[in-house]
Amino acid sequence: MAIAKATVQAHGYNALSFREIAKAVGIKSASVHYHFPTKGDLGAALARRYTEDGEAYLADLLATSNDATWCMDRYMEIFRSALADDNRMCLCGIMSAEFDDLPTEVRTEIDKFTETNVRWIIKVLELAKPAVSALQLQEHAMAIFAAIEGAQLVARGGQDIAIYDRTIRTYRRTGLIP
Amino acid sequence: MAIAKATVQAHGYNALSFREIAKAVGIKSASVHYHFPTKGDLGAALARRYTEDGEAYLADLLATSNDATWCMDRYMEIFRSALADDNRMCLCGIMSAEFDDLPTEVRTEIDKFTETNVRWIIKVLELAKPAVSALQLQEHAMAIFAAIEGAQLVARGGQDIAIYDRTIRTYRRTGLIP
DNA sequence: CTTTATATGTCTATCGATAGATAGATTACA
DNA sequence: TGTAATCTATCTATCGATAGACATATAAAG
Repeated sequence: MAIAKATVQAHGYNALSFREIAKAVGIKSASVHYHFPTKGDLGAALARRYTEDGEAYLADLLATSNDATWCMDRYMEIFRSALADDNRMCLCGIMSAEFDDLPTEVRTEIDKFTETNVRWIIKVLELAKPAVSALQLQEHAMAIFAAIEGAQLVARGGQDIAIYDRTIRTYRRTGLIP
Repeated sequence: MAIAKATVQAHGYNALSFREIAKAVGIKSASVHYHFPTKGDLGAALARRYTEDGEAYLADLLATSNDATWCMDRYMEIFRSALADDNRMCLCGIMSAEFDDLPTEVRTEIDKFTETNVRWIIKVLELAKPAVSALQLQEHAMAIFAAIEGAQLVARGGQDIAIYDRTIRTYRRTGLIP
């Protein structure tokens, strides 16, 4: 699954191949099918684990600090490190681009990833400005999430992590991100 | 090329197939290869035309009005209409996600698309706030571009154009976009 | 303790589909 | 006559998926 995850982050869901995974692990593709009958099963399992791991990491962050800026710094560092790691992308970001080709099981997991992230960002925003309506918080959190995904996407296309850094800096300066 | 463009916007570069294009046009795949010897040639031609058409449209906008807000409204409407049109994405946005699989010719065109868009946004920003350094303008324009691409990406993943609308509204409220 | 049964995981071999690409014949048009 | 465009036919490579054989480990039954 680690290999599959890396493959998707680098080349997308469509490039994920049972044979390639098998070769990298040192077994045959039929054996991979034993564990994940269909490609949809594999993709969904991958996205689920990705979301769960991320959720746990984010929970740790909030348990460590109540400072919104510090939390957001750590959050954006996650997306930055994907770029730093061989120009990779967020697993769910790249899968969103391939949305039309995804089996429904995988689509469901993509949604859950987004929800998980937005829920966490809302908590962080509440630290910074407690007196805002729930609706505005939700919208603001979603906007932050989308903006970061976009920064990662564009920086990846330009093969230049500095684009990501500058863009994040601008998000901060305009007040989009605390 | 219209068919190829629609295919990429919906399914990405990897899903682009000589046979599918040929079938849709009513000819054979070998005939498509006659005009575009390799898939890279086709992809690059596609992205080039996409950029040129977009550039012309944007130039018209600026020729029509000097109001930054109006121009940005029209700009964001372009990305919105892709979503409204069967949940499609910006050609270069979706290609950025597939970056690792793209031939170099295509990558070059992706870069040009981004540059073209950023250049135009800079002009619009200059209408709104003339007294800003060139560097800050550049960064701000890039951030706007990235944020919009991200809004489109996330809205596509959620299969909900309202996500795009809400996100854009938040970008406006925070002052990221004039 | 030994034998039998079941479950797990991997293998070989193969299927049908599809991909990009090419060679060479053929057609249409000016 | 010559060029541009399309055709037929085919190649190699890869894909997801499946069938059925084989090994191994654990559990149940005698």
